[in-house]
Order: sequence, then structure tokens, then C-alpha cells
Amino acid sequence: MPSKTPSENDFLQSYDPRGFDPVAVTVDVVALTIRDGRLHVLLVRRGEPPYIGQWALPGGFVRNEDLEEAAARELAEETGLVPGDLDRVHLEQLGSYGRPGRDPRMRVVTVAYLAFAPWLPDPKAGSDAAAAEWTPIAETRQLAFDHDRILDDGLERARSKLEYTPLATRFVGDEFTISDLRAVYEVVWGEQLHAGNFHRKVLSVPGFVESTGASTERGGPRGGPRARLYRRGDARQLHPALLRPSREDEIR
Amino acid sequence: MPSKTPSENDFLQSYDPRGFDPVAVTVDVVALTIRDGRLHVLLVRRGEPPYIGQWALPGGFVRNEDLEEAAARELAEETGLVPGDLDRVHLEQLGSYGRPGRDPRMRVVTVAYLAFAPWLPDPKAGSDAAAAEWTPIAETRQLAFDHDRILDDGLERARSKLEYTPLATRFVGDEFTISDLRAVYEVVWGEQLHAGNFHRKVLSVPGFVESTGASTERGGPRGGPRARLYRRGDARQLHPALLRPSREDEIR
DNA sequence: TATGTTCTTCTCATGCCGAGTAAGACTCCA
DNA sequence: TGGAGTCTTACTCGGCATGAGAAGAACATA
Repeated sequence: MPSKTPSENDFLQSYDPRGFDPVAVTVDVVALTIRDGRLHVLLVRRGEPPYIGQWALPGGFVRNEDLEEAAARELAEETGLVPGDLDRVHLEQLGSYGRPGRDPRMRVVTVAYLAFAPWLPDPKAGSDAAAAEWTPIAETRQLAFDHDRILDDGLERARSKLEYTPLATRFVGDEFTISDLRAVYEVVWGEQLHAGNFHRKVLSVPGFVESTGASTERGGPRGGPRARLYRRGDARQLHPALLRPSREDEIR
Repeated sequence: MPSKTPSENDFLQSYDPRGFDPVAVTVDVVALTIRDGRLHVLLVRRGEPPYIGQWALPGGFVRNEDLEEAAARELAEETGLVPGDLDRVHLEQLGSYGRPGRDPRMRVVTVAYLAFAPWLPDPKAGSDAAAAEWTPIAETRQLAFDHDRILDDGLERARSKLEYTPLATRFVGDEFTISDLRAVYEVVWGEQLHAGNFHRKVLSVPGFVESTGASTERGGPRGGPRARLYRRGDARQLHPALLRPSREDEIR
């Protein structure tokens, strides 16, 4: 048998945690929803040092469960979701953050998840209602740890995913109008879209939406005809994609 | 002060690793390069149980360093790269895998990274040459742990990134021809591309490549005129993107 | 009823894309 | 040396997606 190399020794030692500084693994969740026409993120106010009194992303220690299960559990605990509701929530892994010193107490590697839902209950029962809140994105300031960076990465992921997946349909109800869908894009992307072109585009992408045949009972609150209602289609990717206008500055 | 909720207690306890089963954090690297016109991945042969004798992705325990540093270190150790070489290697986080039981010995959460380089030295000095090898993608079989899944995710990420980033220029040398670049796309995507359209497309994307003014000294090995040489441009995103043909089956 | 808003469809000019063609430069082999 | 085959580069053509604008009909509110 060949003698073990330094890197192999490291690998073997890695299974004996006493050989190294202890590491904790947590999950943090960037949970997004749209309320009152604005994009909101779920934040909790810290009741202990460090960063006491500051807002942070909800999260916690990983138990004997898969990482995604841990994220779903944390989200459910903070929002009071019941298991059935979770089917309506889109959850995906965002990335991991493990810079030494990101938590002053000990080494903590966190796996961040991104969650979307059309509505989510107010934080309540099962959680500390006074310490968790839906906050408009524009009003978030100075989160604890490196959560500002995680939130930024989550927002960019969300904006990008609207382009080539039917994710926007997760922000609306079971039946929705094309304008409802357009409102999602406008809120998340933060820009106005051309109503006519958006309409044409959505209907032309196969599997994005399917017609219910029905229409809304009334026109819009400020006038306009009744709009046709649609359901989510079966596409998992949008082809061709709905690209954001004006990203020229991000290209280089 | 409000009483602490269960989830907050969990969070606090998370900083006392004695309160929970110990967790190890590793990094694993999906290192890709092109050799002899085929896509290769760096694999190591395991010399210890479990999965003794099977091939696995290179990886190891995270020390007192950032996650990306750990991945770069592991890659350098296996390939004998010197620090200067690392500038030429593209490294990005792929995702984290933490299913309980993925390692039979204890709970291990791994953060996977994806690495690309135009050439990488054969595994040697500083590593166990007999136990690490560049393997053609088509010949990889039954990797240890959940590394098959990680490799698949890495390949899909690489294929996807070629579409909308200038990543392909990381697989070629400093000066290259359009055909060199096309060969990268063909090898990674596993399909033939239309030479004329590819040429037009690459030159029309702003910042993808820039001309050096020079040409190759000779024609191709089987004939053809001398080709013009190009350098990497300054674009970070390709706009418009070079989309893969025939993904129709993946859309739904 | 009058006015303004919104949904939906259309038109038009522009530009990208896949497929095919072609000229010329080059290598290899007989 | 000559011919066959290869490859780079450029061009054309039809189809399709896109952005901008316009228009008609349906609806709410005053």
C-alpha cells in the first residue's frame, strides 16, 4: 500500500472532529414574497449578542435531516406554515458562506436557501411574532453577519431566474391574469415593462401558462376590461427566455 | 425581554457543538480540462474504506480558511499547481451536499466547487501520483459517496455557463482561433456546431474576443487556410447568449 | 354621460438565427 | 507536381423574436 500523502491524511483526519476546530453548519433562508405591490423579505430581530437588536435572515442549526429539509423547517417555524403549505413554496439552494470570522463566536458555515411564495402568513404561533417581520427590500439596512451579501445574492438569483424559468407563477395565485404576472416581473426587476409585448411573449412561450377559459368578475380598480384568467403551465424552462431590458452595465 | 422561542434556542445551541452530533465540512472539486479533444475530470482513487479502491472527486477538510481557498488548495495539492497557475484557473462554487448518511462514518456536509483550466499538469509531486488521474468524462463509472451526482451537477453547470459567459476562453490558451473556441463548445456540449454561424456569432458578441492581428503559422493538420488569432475580451456576460441547440427535451 | 384606464391584438422595422453556399488558402498523398 | 480533401471566412436567404407604437373595446369612476 502506498504511503499516505498529506492531503489524504487531512481527509482522513476530517472524520475525527477532535483533530480540528469545531465547525457548525447552519441554514439561512432568503424568503421572498410580494405584498402591496412591493417585494418583501422575511427578517428576524436578534435577541442575543452578537449583533443584538439587528435584523438577520431566519436560520438555524442543521439537525439530522437533509439541508433542504432544514431550510423548509426553519421557514415553517418562522412563518407558522403547515406542511401542506410548503408544496406551494419554491425552495432552492442559493450557496454556502464560510469565511472565517463571519461569526465572531466560532466557525460557522451556512448554507443559504432561497424561498418564494405568492403569500406567506405573518410570522406568528410557533415563533416569536415580535421578532420576525416581512420587510420591504428597499427598507432593509445593515443585516447581521454577512447576511447583506446573502440577501443580495438571493435577489440577483431571483431576478435571473425569472428570465428563464416560470418562477414568476409562484408569486401569484392558482388563477391569474397576464397583468398579475407582469406585475411580478416589474416588482422583482424594478422596471416597467411594455404591456403589449409582455402579453405576446408570455402566450408564445410553450407551457408557460394555460388558459382557464374564464375571466375576472370585474375590471381593474381603475377601469379597463375584464381580463382572462390563466393557470401555471407545465414548462420547467422558458424557451425562448424573457430577458431583462437594460443590463448593459452588468455585462462587463 | 421576550422568552426565547424553540427555534431561537436551536440557533443558540448551534454554537455549542457539544449539543449536537458533530458535523464535518469538506470541499470537493469538480476539475475539468480538455485533453486530446475530450473533456476530462480529475479523480482520485480511494485508499481507505469506505469505497476503498473506487474513484472519487478530490477534496478534503476545510481548515482555517475561506471555502474557496480550501477548494483552491485541494486542487493545487492534487495537481501540483503553483500559486501563479491558479490565476489561470476559473473556480466557482457549485453547491452543497449534506444528506445524512452520504458518508457512512459521520455527518459530513461538503461544499462542491467547479474548476476549469486550459491545461492542468498531471497529478504528481506533493500528491500521490498513482492515486490521481485525469479521466475522460465518458469513462467515469460509479464514483464514491454521492460524487456521481456532484459530477453531473458540475457538468450541467459547465454546459450552461458556456451559453452566457465567456467561460470557454478559459479552456484555451492566451491566443486562440475561432475554431479552437468552437472545439471547446463542441466537446463540452457534445454536439457539432455550424462553423459559419459560430464564427459570425462569436465576433458579433461585444467583448467576447478581440483580434490580435496575427494568424497561425500554418494551416490545420489536415489542410485549410491559416486562421486569425484572438485574445480573450473583457465581457463578463455574453449578450446575446450562445444557446445550445436541441434542448427541447429538457424544457418540460 | 364623459373621461381616463386597462386588456388585448396588430403593425412595422430591426436584428438574430439556422441552413446553405462559395471562394480561397492550405495540407497531404499519389 | 498535381489533385483531392479540409478548413477559414464571408455571404445570402427565409423564419422568427423583439421593441416601439397604435388602436379598439371593455370597464370604473366622477
